[in-house]
Amino acid sequence: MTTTNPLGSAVGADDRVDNAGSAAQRERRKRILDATYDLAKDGGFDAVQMRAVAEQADVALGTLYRYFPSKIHLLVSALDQQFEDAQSRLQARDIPGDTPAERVLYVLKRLTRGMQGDPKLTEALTRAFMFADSSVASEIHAVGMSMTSIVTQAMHGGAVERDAITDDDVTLARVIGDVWLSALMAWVTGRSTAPETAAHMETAVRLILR
Amino acid sequence: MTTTNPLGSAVGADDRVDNAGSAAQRERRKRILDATYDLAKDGGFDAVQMRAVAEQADVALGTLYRYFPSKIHLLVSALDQQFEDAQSRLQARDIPGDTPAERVLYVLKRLTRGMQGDPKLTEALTRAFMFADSSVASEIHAVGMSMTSIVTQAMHGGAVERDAITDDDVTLARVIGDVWLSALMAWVTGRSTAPETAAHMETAVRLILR
DNA sequence: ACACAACCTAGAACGTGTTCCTATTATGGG
DNA sequence: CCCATAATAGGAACACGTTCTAGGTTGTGT
Repeated sequence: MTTTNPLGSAVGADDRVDNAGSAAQRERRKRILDATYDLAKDGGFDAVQMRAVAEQADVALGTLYRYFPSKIHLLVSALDQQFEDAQSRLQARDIPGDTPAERVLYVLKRLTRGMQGDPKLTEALTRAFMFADSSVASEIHAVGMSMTSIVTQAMHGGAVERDAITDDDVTLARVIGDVWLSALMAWVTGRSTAPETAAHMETAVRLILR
Repeated sequence: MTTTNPLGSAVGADDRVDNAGSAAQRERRKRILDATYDLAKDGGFDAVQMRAVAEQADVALGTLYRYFPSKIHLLVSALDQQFEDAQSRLQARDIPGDTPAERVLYVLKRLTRGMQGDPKLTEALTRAFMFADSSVASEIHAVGMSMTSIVTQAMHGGAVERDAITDDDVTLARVIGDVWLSALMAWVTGRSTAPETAAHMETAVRLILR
């Protein structure tokens, strides 16, 4: 139930893969993820073809599969990285808003706008996340952790020590994350517009953080 | 943005496809869906292979594609049928519970238990639903309607005239549906156990229908 | 009964995710 | 520096979703 990176070290949900391996390997990994973003940004899920990723990243197809055992792993890893980037950007700044609900909404709307600015990329990452099966459990778990962490931080406003976050906070954050994902999915599949997505999220968050 | 059934009539979200076409065509459609259930029940999403479905349903591959334009359409249609069956079964009975939250939880837990009794089938249907893109929007919409309808009925307890259901009810029901789907997905992908799924749903519903 | 359209069957063919194989190239220990 | 091992390149091969083609069958209006 663990995957291995090119160095053969076990990669669990809590490992930071980014720093593993030689410099050349880190660069290969980066090239692969960059190629993935590029292709996804232009053509969405379908355009992220493994042969194309390999070619654009200048690695052999087999090497790509050694780094990411499937297209879904690749895309979910890309999503996770995006979330972690977003999270550290948020950690660095103060979150406006007087109540938890206001702050959470501020953060979620910001994130959502960001993702809606790159619809194809978002479509690719979201659909991969949704399609993932149990073999991608650890990557999915990592994404869930990032998302929960983003929401709990927003609830408390700005950077916060881990101790200040209760189990109840986490529960609330998870429910909010669920709603956010569903709303994002409805938008990605064209069932709802951007304003509807925002409104739905707003309703849900005010309901949950009442 | 509409598909056509074998008779060439437009099939929107509100049509009842089940009754369209000749008797032979209705039987073919049923054989296809039955084969889909069979294969999904045994082997999940991966086992629902179009060639296998066609063979087991005793139709040509091209015919299968005429009835359902993709594997995803096929599986989402199967999911929709399950939901509609569940809904009519619920409509026929009284829902126990003194508060909306109690009744909704009763119904959701019942549904969830039912789906967890057929893990492979649930995996197949849920993953198809999650993976669907905008070309499946109308089928997905139908599923969402069924789900919302199940929840609003539960909120009101038993059968209810359409007028009694307010926009607010629908909003609440949608949020609950979102959470339910996410919880189901977490269970399907092995990220949470059945009791955890139930607990998560319980928390969320009590929070939302407070 | 006939003509015509719609539908169906059987199976080839194609695209893309995935696996596999062989030769070549780093990498690290003696 | 040399060897053993792992990693990579290059590309063939395979699986399954999907499309397409050719010919047979069914149903319908006249």
